[in-house]
Amino acid sequence: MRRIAHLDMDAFYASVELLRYPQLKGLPVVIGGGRRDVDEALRLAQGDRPLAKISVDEFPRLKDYTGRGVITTATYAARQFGVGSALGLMKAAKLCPQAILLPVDFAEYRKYSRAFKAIILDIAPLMEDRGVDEVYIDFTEVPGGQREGGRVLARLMQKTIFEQTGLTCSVGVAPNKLLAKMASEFNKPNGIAIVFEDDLQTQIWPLACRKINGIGPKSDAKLKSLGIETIAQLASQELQWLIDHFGQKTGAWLHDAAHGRDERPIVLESEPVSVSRETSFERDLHAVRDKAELGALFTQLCNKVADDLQRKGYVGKTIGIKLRYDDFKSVTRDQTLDHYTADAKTIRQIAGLCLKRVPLTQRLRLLGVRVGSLAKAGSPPTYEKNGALAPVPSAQQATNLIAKTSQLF
DNA sequence: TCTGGGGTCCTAGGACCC
DNA sequence: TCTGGGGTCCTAGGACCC
Repeated sequence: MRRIAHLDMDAFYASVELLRYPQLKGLPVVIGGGRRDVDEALRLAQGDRPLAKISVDEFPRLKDYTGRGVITTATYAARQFGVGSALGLMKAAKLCPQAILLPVDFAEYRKYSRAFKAIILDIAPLMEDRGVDEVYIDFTEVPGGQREGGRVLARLMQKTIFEQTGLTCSVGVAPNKLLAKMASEFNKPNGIAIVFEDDLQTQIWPLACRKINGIGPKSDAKLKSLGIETIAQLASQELQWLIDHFGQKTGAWLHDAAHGRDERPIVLESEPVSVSRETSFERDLHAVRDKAELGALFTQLCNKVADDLQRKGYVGKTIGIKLRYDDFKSVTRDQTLDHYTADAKTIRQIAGLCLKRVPLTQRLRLLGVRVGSLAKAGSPPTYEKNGALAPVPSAQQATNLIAKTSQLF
C-alpha cells in the first residue's frame, strides 16, 4: 500500500531564533523581512555579549519601527494576537505592539534545514525537497513504514529531529501527496495525523476548499461564488460541470482532488528553471528623478543574479525584468538571446533594453531581474538550427572554443 | 501605515515552420 | 490558389506556493 508522508517544520524560522535566544520562549516574536534598521538595532543591543545574556527588554519591538516590510514567521505566542506570515509590519504593530521583532537570517535557517533533511534521508531515502521547512517522503518501501499506517516511522523522525536539532515538526501520512499535505496540518504543532483512503469522507470532506494545496484566494473566491465552500460540496459536482466552469485541466484536477486522487510521484531531484533577484525600495522611486539611485540598484541586481548563476553553475538565455508600480501593479519584459550567458555585463545590457520597453512615468516600488531558460554551465555545446552555439559553457570556454574553431580555417 | 523575495506552472496569442 | 492543422518558440500576465 502506497504511504506518503508530508513533514512540515513548526514555525521554522521563529523556532530557530528561539534556539539562539531561549530567553524569548513563550513571548510574542515576529521575524520581519530584510530590514537593515532592525538588523542594526539588534547588533547594537548585543554588543559582544553572549546572545543568551541579552535581557528581553533590550530586543527591538514592533512598535519602534515604521516603514515597509512583512512578517515572514511568527511564534505561536505572537499568533495568538492574530499576527502571522505575510501580514504587513505596520498592521502587525497595531495588533501586537510589544512583539519582539527579529531580522531574517537565511544562512542560519539553511543550516537547520540541511540538518533535518539529512536526518530524514538517513531513515528514508526517497525524499522530495519542497523548500527550507518542508518535504514529502515515500514510506511505502521503508522497513516499518507501514506500521500503524506510518505513525511509527513518523514518530521516529520527529523524535530524532528533536533530539538532534531541538526543533519540532508535524507529519501527515496518507495514500498520496495531496492528502499527506492536508494531514500534516491536522495536529500542529508537534503532531502526527494518519489518513487512509476510507477516511476521505470523515476527515477531508468537511474541510474548506482552500485547504487543498493549489486552491488559492482566487479559485476559492470563484468556488464560493458558485456556492461551493467545502470539499464535500466540491466532490458532489459533476466532472463536466467543473470543466465547464474552470476549463479542461483545472476542472479535472478539482474533481480528482476533491475525491482524494493524486498520482504525482515523489520527485527526488529537479533542475532550476530560473534565477532572480528583486528588491522593494524603502520609498517609491521615480525613473527620472531618482535615475542615479535606480540605475545603481539595477546594476547591483544584475550582478547578484550573475553571481548566483555562476555560483550554482548555470547559464541562461532568457533575460527579463519585473517592476512594480506604486499602485502595486506589476509588469514584466523579457528577451531571449541566441546564446547562453551568466555574464553580469550582458545581463545588465539586455535587462536595460527590457526596461526601455516599459512605461516609466509612474513611481516604482520594486525592481527585479531574472534569468531563465537555464542550462548547466559546461554542458556539451550543441548546435541549434539557427547555427548559434548553445549553450555557451562560460565566457572563457567560449573564447577558447572560438579560437580553436578559427584555426580550422 | 497595506501588501517580501524566490520560485514553479499554466494560459494564450502570434510568429514561424512543415 | 485556397484551406488547414500541428508543433515549437517567444512573450506577458497571473495564480499559487514556501
